[in-house]
Amino acid sequence: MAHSHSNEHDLMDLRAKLRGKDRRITKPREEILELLGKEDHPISAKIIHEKLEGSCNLVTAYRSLKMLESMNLVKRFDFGDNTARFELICCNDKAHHHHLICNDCRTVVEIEECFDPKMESRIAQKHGFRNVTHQLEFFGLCSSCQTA
Amino acid sequence: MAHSHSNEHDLMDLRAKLRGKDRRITKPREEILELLGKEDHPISAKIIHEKLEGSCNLVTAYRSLKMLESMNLVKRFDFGDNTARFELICCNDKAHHHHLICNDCRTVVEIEECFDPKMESRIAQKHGFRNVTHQLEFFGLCSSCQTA
DNA sequence: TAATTAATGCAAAAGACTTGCATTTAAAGC
DNA sequence: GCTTTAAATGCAAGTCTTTTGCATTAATTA
Ligand SMILES: [Mn+2]
Ligand SMILES: [Mn+2]
Ligand SMILES: [Zn+2]
Ligand SMILES: [Zn+2]
Repeated sequence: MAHSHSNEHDLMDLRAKLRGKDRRITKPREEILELLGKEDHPISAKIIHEKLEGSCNLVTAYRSLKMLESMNLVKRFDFGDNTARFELICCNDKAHHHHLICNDCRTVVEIEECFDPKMESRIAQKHGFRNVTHQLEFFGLCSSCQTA
Repeated sequence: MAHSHSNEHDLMDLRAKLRGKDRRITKPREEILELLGKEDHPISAKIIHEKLEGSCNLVTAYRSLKMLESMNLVKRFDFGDNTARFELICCNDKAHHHHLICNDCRTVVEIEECFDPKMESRIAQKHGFRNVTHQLEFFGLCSSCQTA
């Protein structure tokens, strides 16, 4: 998705959202948001904890991510390896997107393309569901891994 | 997907595939295949172990499912709750399909519809990937859970 | 029936994530 | 600033899914 690495302006926005919900702006939370703002692809709680080296406990990372997710500041992705990964939902980025993951080296490519939204509403209507969303990820062999 | 519950014929097929690969047809494996043949939706290793009550150890369920997956007899699905679920790949069913899951009661609906395969090949080509597949699941609120 | 070796089952471990609880700290009021 | 108070943190311990080591069992083949 070629994230235009979130800037100060974005983080201000996020802080405002937090304030408006009786939530506190803590050092760990600021650091998580700042780190996520710099990342190009979803990262796990463990990676966040490692990169934040000392300034954010692993448990705090899990708790913060869950909270940020519930506030729609962060999106959770599942690459099928029992490890949740998270991306910042930036105002200037397209929030909804997908990924292409190499089955071998685990390289991640951001995918902006998506199918016609009519398919989703058709499915929702047909089965009487509301608020239907989807999770879509592509898997394959990247060019490096094809040769090896 | 309205599985046409796999019959004897299917299971014979599966046994043949196993034999051809130096694999043994054991009681737990037969029971897992037979059970999966009766299910309408993907089920977890734990559920398999529970339903097979005594005739298949949980570890054996995990090991068998992994093996069956590697032989393309079974497909793994991920409904975003840290629990892998498996479905039999039946000859007479459409192997490739998706699901619609209620975020509240976890009801599962089989979805046959899929997007234009051209999108997938376009993405593969654009990024130099080969053997690209996808995982797509829909989530929403089923009609019962909307009222509650 | 005996030999071979894949598959099983138990126990233990690994790994992701959660929870309880005492301590710290952000932020609101004075 | 100083005090108050409730949210957030960090540690330890727990849960839950999945994996691994190893001795035992059992499917296949001769
Ligand atoms: Mn992304
Ligand atoms: Mn299905
Ligand atoms: Zn690769
Ligand atoms: Zn429901």
